[in-house]
Amino acid sequence: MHSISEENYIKAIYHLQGGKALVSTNEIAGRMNTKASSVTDMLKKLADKNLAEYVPYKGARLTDKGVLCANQIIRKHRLWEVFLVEKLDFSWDEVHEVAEQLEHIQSQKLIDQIDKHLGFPKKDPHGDPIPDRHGNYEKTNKTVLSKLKKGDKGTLIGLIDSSKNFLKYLDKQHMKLGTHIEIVDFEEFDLSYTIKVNGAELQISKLISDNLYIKLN
Amino acid sequence: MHSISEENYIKAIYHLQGGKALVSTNEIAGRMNTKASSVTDMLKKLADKNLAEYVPYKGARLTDKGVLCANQIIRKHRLWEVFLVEKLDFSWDEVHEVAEQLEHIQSQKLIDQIDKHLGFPKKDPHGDPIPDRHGNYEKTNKTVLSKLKKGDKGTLIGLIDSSKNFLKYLDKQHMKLGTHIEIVDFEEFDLSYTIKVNGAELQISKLISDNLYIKLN
DNA sequence: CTAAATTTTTAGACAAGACTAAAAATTAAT
DNA sequence: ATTAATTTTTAGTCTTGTCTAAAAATTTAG
Repeated sequence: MHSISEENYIKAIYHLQGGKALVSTNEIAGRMNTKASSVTDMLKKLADKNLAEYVPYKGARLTDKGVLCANQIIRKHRLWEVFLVEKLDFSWDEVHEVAEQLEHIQSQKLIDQIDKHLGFPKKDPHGDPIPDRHGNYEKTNKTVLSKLKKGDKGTLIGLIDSSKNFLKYLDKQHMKLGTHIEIVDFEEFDLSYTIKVNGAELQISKLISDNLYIKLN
Repeated sequence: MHSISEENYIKAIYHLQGGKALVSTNEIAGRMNTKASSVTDMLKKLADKNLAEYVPYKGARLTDKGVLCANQIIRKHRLWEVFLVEKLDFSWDEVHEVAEQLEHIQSQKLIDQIDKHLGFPKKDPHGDPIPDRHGNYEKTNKTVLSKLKKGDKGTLIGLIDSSKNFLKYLDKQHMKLGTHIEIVDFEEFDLSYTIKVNGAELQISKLISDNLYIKLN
């Protein structure tokens, strides 16, 4: 249907879109480690295929067709991540690269059977929601830890950054999805937090607190 | 490491090699649904990479390095086939196309964990042996059914042709790997056999008998 | 053993996707 | 409101892998 390269651009635009009306050429190039000129070429192609709207010099946005396509790719990526962790004993910092390859395998039956085999999971190992066949997924109420105040209590349910180093840091602190967290103190000077995790107190920097999603009790 | 295209050529040469000293350009082109000129180009590239020896106008043969590479691809292909059948309820005529894609996923850990997850199977769903990490595999004594004589008894342990239509024919006759077979009669005129399978007698043509591997009791 | 048929290779072209360098458009700044 | 800085696009090139058509080599036949 679509080439691997096209799929990777669709995914990048989807992730960069957020609230914005248009995603710029440079943003896409940055995320994909490619050059702006290559992005321009691809945006024209995606527009031809009605997967994106492209406004020269302004940027691009996925069409409904493009969004659906992105959701299918993300569905595959996240289901494969669950598979790798649950069935093949991968750790959560090892799954991304392999899932980047597996997400491009073309077989509707394959992905639906994987879904079934895993018991139709709703979340991937990093707490991100898994779209169903139709592109729908559960939105959960979540707050970035850096928005919390002293005394707030909640559960770690997701990550913003999912880079290897961040995941390894969390492992080192014995923090994983479902871990209970309590805000013990907040330091105005460097915006760091003291939190209680697994019964012990832990200092976390602003950067860390900006990358943890908490569900308040 | 190697491109998907390179891997597909390596696999094709491996499968065509058999006893022959050299596999011809046209044979490769035929098996891969490509043109002879494309094959020539690729053979030069494989020779540059020391994956094949290429003798212009004569053909090519895999080097030891090429054979090892072929075995790794075949290992991946066959393990994925077992996975699809055992874990995801695919039928044996559905697995090939998907495995053709999955065999190119690059991750040593992935394939070793799949192997472990499946309990280190020795045979794929069509009875073909699965090489281990080092490229070694079990060779079993097998005889093509068309070599058997009246009264011979044995077990179906493998197939030569594994095309969809042949697999569906076998399903229709309730024949699968492990099915016990007895030669009831042989007809000199059209070289057809009468065999006893699952307690019932069945006529099979020469073509069928040429594509079944039997292990004699 | 030469001529015909076949196979293989070469030469040149094309498509996808990426890159560089330069031009054009947009945005920011004085 | 011009100039300066930045972003984006265009134009042209490169690589991988493919193709067609023509040339060269090999094999087969008479």
